[in-house]
Amino acid sequence: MSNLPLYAAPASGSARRAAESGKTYTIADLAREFGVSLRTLRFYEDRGLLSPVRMGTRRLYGESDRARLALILKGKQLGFTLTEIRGLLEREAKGEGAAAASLRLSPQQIDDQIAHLEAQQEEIERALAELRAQRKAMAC
Amino acid sequence: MSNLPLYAAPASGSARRAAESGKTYTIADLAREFGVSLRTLRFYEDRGLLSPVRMGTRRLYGESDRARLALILKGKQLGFTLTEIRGLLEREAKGEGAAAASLRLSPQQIDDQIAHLEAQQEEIERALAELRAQRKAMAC
DNA sequence: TTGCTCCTCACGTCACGTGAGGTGGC
DNA sequence: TTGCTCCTCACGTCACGTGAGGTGGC
Repeated sequence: MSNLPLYAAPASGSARRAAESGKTYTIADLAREFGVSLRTLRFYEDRGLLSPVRMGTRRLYGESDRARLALILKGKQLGFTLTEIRGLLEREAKGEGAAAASLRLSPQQIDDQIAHLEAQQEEIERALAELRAQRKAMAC
Repeated sequence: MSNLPLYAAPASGSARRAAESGKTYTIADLAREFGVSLRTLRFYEDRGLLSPVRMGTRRLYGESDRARLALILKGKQLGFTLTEIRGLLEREAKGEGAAAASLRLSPQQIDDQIAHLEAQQEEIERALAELRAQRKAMAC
């Protein structure tokens, strides 16, 4: 897919970081792979969650950017806000050179998030109970 | 609580609608009673959900406004957006003179909303499952 | 020249929160 | 004069969607 002659001059100039592991991705590549919009990827960059290198004006994402995106989306799926996710990613980056495969949540963070989601779940449960009751009352 | 001498001139001038059933409420009265902010009540008015009469610049809510607010908050609790709620209230108002005690949802609307909430519930359930699994893996 | 991909503003959406600065009547 | 309640802008938050208008290289 991304068969642009980009590695013509590897590790040269501003393409250093993109060439870290050879493979690079365009914004459309990542958007397709992860099922998000281009706007979303630009927005995450604006929020400081991603920082692809530039090829002229074009964005070039490397393997570490791709790994970070996977973590961001996992964080979202777990119900964290982008601000929270940025904090988690920063701790991640500080810990080690290589990108971690998952967000390293502390027991406290996990418990807090579980409590948060359980509260939401109860609200939804109450709404569902009322709707189902109304539905039954109409069935007669 | 709202012991202002407002009924000094009942059903006169622009206070007609407020005097519909005698009782009137200030914005603070309703905010306290329903546990919402003043900003929220002004926002609902801006969105066309409420339309209190004015006493000078001050807002005066009548019984029907209070009843509408109760319906709005019930709609929110059931997971409807304000736009959807406005639609429901408009149908409500068209049907009869007196305010209904509950939103008259059609079977279709109920089923749609149930499906909507169940989808949300599943997302939360998946997140909770993963968090609980991570939590267990740490406990050892 | 046309098409395609990508770009940067910048306003819109949702449901409000949060000041700033001002008013009316006790 | 001080306090209290209420008011109107109007910008901020959250996570983007949605054009508008323009660029680069096949």
